[in-house]
Amino acid sequence: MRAESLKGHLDALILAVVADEPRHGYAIIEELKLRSDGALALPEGTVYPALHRLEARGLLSSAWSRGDGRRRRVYALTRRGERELGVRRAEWRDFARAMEAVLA
Amino acid sequence: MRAESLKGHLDALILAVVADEPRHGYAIIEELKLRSDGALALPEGTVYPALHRLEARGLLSSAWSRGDGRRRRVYALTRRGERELGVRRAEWRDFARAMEAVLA
DNA sequence: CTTGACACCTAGCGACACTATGCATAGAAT
DNA sequence: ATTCTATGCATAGTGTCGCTAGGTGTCAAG
Repeated sequence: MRAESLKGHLDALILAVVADEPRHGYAIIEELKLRSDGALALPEGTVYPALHRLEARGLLSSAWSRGDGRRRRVYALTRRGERELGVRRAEWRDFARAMEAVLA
Repeated sequence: MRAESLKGHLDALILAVVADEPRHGYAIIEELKLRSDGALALPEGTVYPALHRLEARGLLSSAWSRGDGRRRRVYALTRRGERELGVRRAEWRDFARAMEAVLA
C-alpha cells in the first residue's frame, strides 16, 4: 500500500469503524486490519494523531476507561461525526467512480 | 472534490489517459474532466509538474509539436510507463477494495 | 482591443500520513 | 527472574505532493 494513497481518506475509515461501536485507538487499528484483510495496516503514528484531530473538530468524543488495569481512550461518534461520515462516504463514492471512469 | 483525496492516485490517472493515445498537457486536463463528468477538474499547477515528474522517472516521453502556430508538448507512454500503469491500476483496485470493505 | 479559450511554466505553501522514539502494563516464554 | 511479545497511548520531526498564485504567449470573437 503506497503511503500517499491514503491521504484524504483516513478520516472516513476511522469514522466508519467507530460508527459501528465505540472503540479505542488500538482496537481501531486492529479492526481496520481485519476488515481490509491486512491491506490497511496503519501505524500508530498515523491513527493516534488522526483521532486527536477528529476529536478537536468535534467529530469524535473520547473518555478514558480502565479494563485489565490498562488505560484506554475510547472514542465515540458525535452527531456531527455521523453527518461527516455520510459526507465522506458520498465523497468516496464520487471519487472512486471518477477514478474508475478514467482507469477503465 | 477534496484536495487531499487525489494524492497518490494522480499518476495513475495521467498514465491511463496518455496510454490511449499521446496527448499534450492541456488535452489531458480536458480528457480527465470529460471522462469523470467534471469531477476531476485539475488545475494546471497540478498536472504540469506531474507530467515533468513522470517524464523524469522515465514513464513518459515528450516532444514539442506545432499546430495552429501553438506550441504543445505531447506526451507518450514509455514501456516502463506501461508497466507502471499496470502496477498502479492493481494498487488502485486493492485500495478501493479495502476502502469499500471498511465503509460498507 | 479586450475578453476568453488555448497552452505552457514554476516558486512557495499547506496538509497530513509516516518514521522514530518514548513510556507503561500484562502475560508468556526461557 | 528476565526477556519477549502484545497491548496501549503519545508526539516531534520529516517528506511528499497537490494546489495557489503568479507569470508568459497565441489566437479567435465581440
